[in-house]
This record gives sequence, structure tokens and C-alpha cells, in this order.
Amino acid sequence: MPIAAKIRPSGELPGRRPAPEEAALGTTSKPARRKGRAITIHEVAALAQVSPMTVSRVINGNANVREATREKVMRAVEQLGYTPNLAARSLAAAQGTRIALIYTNPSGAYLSEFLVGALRGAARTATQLVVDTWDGLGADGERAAARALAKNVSGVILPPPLCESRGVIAELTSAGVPVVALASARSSEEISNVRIDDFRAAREMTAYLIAHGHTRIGFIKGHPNQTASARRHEGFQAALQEAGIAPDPGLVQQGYFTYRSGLEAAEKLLSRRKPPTAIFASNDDMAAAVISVAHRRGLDVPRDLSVVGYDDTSAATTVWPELTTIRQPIAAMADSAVDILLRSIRRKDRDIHMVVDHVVAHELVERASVAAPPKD
Amino acid sequence: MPIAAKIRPSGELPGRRPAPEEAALGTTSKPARRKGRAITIHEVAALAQVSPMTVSRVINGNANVREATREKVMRAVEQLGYTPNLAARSLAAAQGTRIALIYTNPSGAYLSEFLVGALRGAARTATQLVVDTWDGLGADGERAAARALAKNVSGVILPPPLCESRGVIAELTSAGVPVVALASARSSEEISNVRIDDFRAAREMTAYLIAHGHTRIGFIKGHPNQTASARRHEGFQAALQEAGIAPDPGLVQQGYFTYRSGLEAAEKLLSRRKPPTAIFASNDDMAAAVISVAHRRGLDVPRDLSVVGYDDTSAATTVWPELTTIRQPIAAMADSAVDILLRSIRRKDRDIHMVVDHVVAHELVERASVAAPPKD
DNA sequence: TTGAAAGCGCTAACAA
DNA sequence: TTGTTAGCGCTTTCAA
Repeated sequence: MPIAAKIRPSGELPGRRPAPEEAALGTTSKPARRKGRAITIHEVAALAQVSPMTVSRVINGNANVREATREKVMRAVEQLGYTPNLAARSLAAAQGTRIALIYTNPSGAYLSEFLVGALRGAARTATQLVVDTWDGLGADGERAAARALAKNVSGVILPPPLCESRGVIAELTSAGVPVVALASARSSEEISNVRIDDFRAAREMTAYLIAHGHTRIGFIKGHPNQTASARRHEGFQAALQEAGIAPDPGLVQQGYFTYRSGLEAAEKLLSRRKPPTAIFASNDDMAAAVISVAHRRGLDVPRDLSVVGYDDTSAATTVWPELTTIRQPIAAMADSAVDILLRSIRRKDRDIHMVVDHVVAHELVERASVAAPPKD
Repeated sequence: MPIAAKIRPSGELPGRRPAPEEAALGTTSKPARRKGRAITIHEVAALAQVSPMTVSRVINGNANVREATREKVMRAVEQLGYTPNLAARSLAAAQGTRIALIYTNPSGAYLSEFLVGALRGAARTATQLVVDTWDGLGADGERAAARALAKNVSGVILPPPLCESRGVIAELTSAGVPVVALASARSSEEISNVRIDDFRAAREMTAYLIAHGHTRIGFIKGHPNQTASARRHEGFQAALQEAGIAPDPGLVQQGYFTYRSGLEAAEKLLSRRKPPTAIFASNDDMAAAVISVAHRRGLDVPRDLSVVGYDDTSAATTVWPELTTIRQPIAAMADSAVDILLRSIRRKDRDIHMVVDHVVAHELVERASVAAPPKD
């Protein structure tokens, strides 16, 4: 997963990682290379006996280069182990384009995925990425920060829950700064969106549980300040209905995406006279909490109780048994968000307001936390 | 926690964030500013009626500026909401300096901390940071990758376990590329180091347990491929000895920093005829596993069993009760690593091989997983 | 204490 | 298809 300073020769797919290639540089004779100084495009050009511009075209996959020339250049690139200088590229190409990724509640695993993806996207497009946290600013502080930010960047990526904040979005869009929301269910009229289909994913997961024979399924909702929470709940309900299972309000508990809230919800669910045989928590942290409560009550997972989560964060595999969950490709989503933002920024120059809703594929990851319900 | 593109006027503390200021730019008359274009140093210079060079001096905290001039410039900076262009700064100042952060086993929470810190450091010093993962390459693959990397960067930051790999280090140092190891206990002769004092931290934690009245304390060791594991174990033993408690080999189990390994170790520890009243796990993931096992066995934490972890990652607070643990300031450490690397790179120009061992303060974070041992 | 000149490495726009 | 020219925004060096 190269994040920066990897050359992209011709049509390489963004997602694929090139195999680590051997250093083929035999003789260090050619161009005198001073200590520690990186190789520049000029040295490559000299070795390939073309102009720097041609080298630039080759490494950027420009079509208008004769095949023979391209190969000559590629050989020189590999021989020298050349890697483009990102700062220079950014300065020259991305005309001052600077985008921001702002987050609150840095919930560990999630955050690192966001960062890795956004970083990769920024490196790929030679865009300057500003990362900042607005933790504990309050609504007014956030608005003020957004206003200040609008002056400094030409685009903003917003993970939840910030992307649900009306104030922040209003401040940004009214300043003409395009915004991309990450992993938010609201496909707003005003801002672009990169997300998975939470409704379908939750329905799919519920159907999976039903297929295993469960009919009394508990559900722990996510934080009400995130629209994705509602979509997941709706997906859950839809699957129940499709299977002809009557919804039982007592089997649905409010959670807040925290481990703690999962603990409480699980207690309520498992204290029922007729407890559920499976519990679907709206994220992995809460699912982990369910497992913990089950264990404390002497229940075996999955023999006595099946548990599933959502997101596939590190919590899903940091727990025993490992969680069956819905995988959200967060890093890839953040990477896409950079592209979308850039496109939007460029469009904006031409005075077209572009809003897209980019839905990427999710995946149901089967691990060890689901089994058929206990007979009895 | 601004990571990039925040100006540092004179002596501002790195940690503080400036209040978001108002946009006071009334007339857009001065320099014609095209849509979305960021403010440049020239515009600031024009407004302050000085040369761009003077502005540069002010925002970089250069001493040779008259106080009146500095204030005039600062006012202009604030008025315009100016933020330096990192790419340009990097291009002009850091003469092609590019450093890399390479990791394997991206263990969620840990990784994001590393990234955030290194990013901040890179932004602060206008250095280009290349992030890459070498997962599943094998020893040979790593060596090859290291050899290739050595040609492309002038310095490398290595978190564990990569910083313990003899092959990688040999490849890098023999190519004259300075390396800084992060959070490794080995204070190598060849490479610099940023770490906490694992021995002292572990001893302190053990003494803390003893002060609470525990004498039968279980210990779960960390992965043997990391030198920090050994230091922590030694610290544990030292505290026991200082308290006059005879070491019991049966109370020490091997772990591998994974949740799973913690599960197994905990089972062994708690199956003993006389189980420990407290367990010290060498990281938070394993401590979380201990809690899980305890619960499954109907033990209350901390009433029946005290549990402590190490690192203070998100796992420490994603568990109930929340873990008492040793806090490693990972982000700050990564930030420092950038500085050390840069210093080392510059020194190297003068042919002095500089190796430092930078030890930062740790902290014992008291939460809810420790109590006095049960009487009886 | 301040300013002017000269790039850092790359790419957009144009010309050949 | 290829090369030339002219910067991107900043900092270094040197001169005033």
C-alpha cells in the first residue's frame, strides 16, 4: 500500500500494489549523484537522452509518447530508481490545491484507515492534504473553524459525525468550498458522498442470520446523530419483514457506537424473559461488548448466542470469537473521496456545481461468531 | 492537533492551536486573487509593505526582525488568513529531503498514532514523508525492499517489529541511510531510537500492583521478536525482587501481543491451583483478553482479579472495566523521530555519524481495573 | 535589519 | 511526437 512517491507508469490501477522490484542499478557510474540527494527528472532525461518533459509524460501515463521512447525512459527510471518529488509536482501541477480532512472523536482503528486512504489519494494526485481535529469545539467553535478553514483550502473531506453537522456544511458550502462526506448515509443535496449502501448491507446481514435459523434477533442501534444508523436499522427491519418475522420493539435497543453503550444494550437484551438467539450490533465495538456480556452470563458465543457487528474495524478481530461483520473499505473510500473532491474543485472553476453520491461495494465477512440457534 | 500547514509564528507552542480568526479582508482590490487560489507570501508582503523575504523570516521565527516589523507582518498574516504552502516550502527549503515510515502488522490504533505523529512532524519540518507497508514480504523481500528504499529516501523511521530486523537495518545503514527506531528497547549501536523506558515503566506498574496488596502477580510476556518485551519482563522481575517476593516461573506466561495469545496465557494462569490475584499483560490487547477470560470464569474485575495492560491504545478503553495501563506517547514519539532523523541527515553531510537514544516520559494511567486482592 | 536574485523539481502551455 | 519556456510559492545566499 504505497502512500506517497511511487511512480505510476502508464495505466497502472490505483488499487494494485506493484511487486517490490529488485534494485537493478549495477554500476553507479552514470550521473554523479551527490550524497543523499534524490534523483531528479533531469538525470533520468539525460540517461534516456530525451527532454525532461518527455520523462514527465511517461511517468504520468500521457498517451502521446512513442512506445520506443517510453520504454527507453522507463528503463532509465528503473535503472536510477527514480521517484518523483511530490513537493515539486504538487507545486507545479496542482495549482495551489489544498484539501483538508477534519475529524472529531478519533476512534482509533477507524481514523487510521481514513488517514491511510486520504494520504494515498493525496499522494497519488499530488495534492496537499491538511489534517486537523476539531475535538471538543462545540457547535459554535466548529462553525468558526469551518469559516476559517474555508479560506485556506479548496475542498474538505468530512468523516462522520462531522459530515452530519448542518452548521459546518452550511459554512463550507456557502463559501463555495466543495465537501465530500465519508461513510454517511445521507445523500445530501448539497454535498458529495462516498459510502456503502448501509440499508442493503444491514438487510443482507440480517438475512444471513435468518438463513442460519434465527428468528428472535436483537438489534442495537447506532448513534442517532449519524444518518447511517437509521439506514442500518431500516435494513434490519426490511429483512425481518421479507422473512415474515413480526418486529418486536423490545428486541431493538438504542446504542451510541461505544463499547459502553453496547454493554448496556446487551444487558437489556439478554435480561429478557425470552432473550434473542442472535444480536446484530450496529458497529464492532458494540458487538464486542455483547460478547463480553454474554460471556459474563455464562453464554457461549456462537453456540448459545450469535453476534454480528458492522464496519470490520480492528475490534472485530480483537475479540474472541472473531466477529462476523460488514466490511466497509474505509481506506479506499477516503482515497476515492480525494478524487471526487478534486474533480469537483476543477469543475467549480467552470461554474458547475457537481454533487455525486458514490456508493462502493461492502462485503459480508464471515468469521466465527455465528451459528444456528440452540435447539430447545 | 494541526498536522499540516499551520503557521508557527515565533514562539508558539506546538500543541496549542490558534483561535480561528475572522476574515477581515474588506476590499479585494490589492492583488487580484483568482477563485479558490490560496493566499501567497507576496500578498502578505504587499499588505504589510515589506518584502516577501521578511514575511518568510517572521513566520519562521527568525530572530533578525525588528519587533515593529514582525507585528506588522503578523497582522497582515492574520488579516489574510495566510497559511504557507507546504509544497513550496518543502521544495525550497528541505533540499530534496524525503523520509519514509515503513510498517508491518498495521495494528489499528497503534498505527494511526504513528501516522498522526509522523505526519505532524513532517508537516512541521516541511519534509516529504513516504509511508509504506511491507506486510508479508518475508525476510528476503524486506531486504530487497530496504535496498530499493535506500536509494529513494534520506532517512527511515521504523516502528516495531521492523526495527528489530537485522537484515533491514543492515541494508539501510550500509547504504548510509540513517534510521530511527520507534518504541524499541534495544538502544542499538547503529541506529537512533525514540522510546520510553520499558524497564522502569514495567517496574513501576508492578510496584503499583504490589502497593495495592498483591503478591501473587501473573505476567504475560510480549512477542519475543521485540526487545521491549524482554525489558518489560525484567522490570516486572525487578519490582518483585525489590519487594522481596519470590519469583514463581509458573506465573509467567509467554504471549505474542495478540488478543488470542492473551486468551491462552490467561487460561493457563487462571487454571492454576492458586491463581494470581493480579495479572500484568505486556500490552492492552492481551490485557483485554485476560478480562474476557476472567468474565467467562465468573470472576469480577477488579474485585476478584486485577488486570493491567501496557501502551494505552484504544483497546484499553474499549473494554470494561477500562484498563489501568502504561501510556506511551506514540504520536509525540513519532514526531520527535522526524526531528532526530532530520538532524542526523544534516549531520551526515558533515560526515559525522550520529546515534541518539531518546527516552521520553511514560505515564501510569489509573483507570478501573485494579483493586486490592480479595481477602481469603 | 532588510531586500534582490536565483533556484528547488516539476508540469502547463505553447511551439516545432 | 517531442522540446522550449515560464513559472508554481517558498527559501537560500548574498548584498545593501
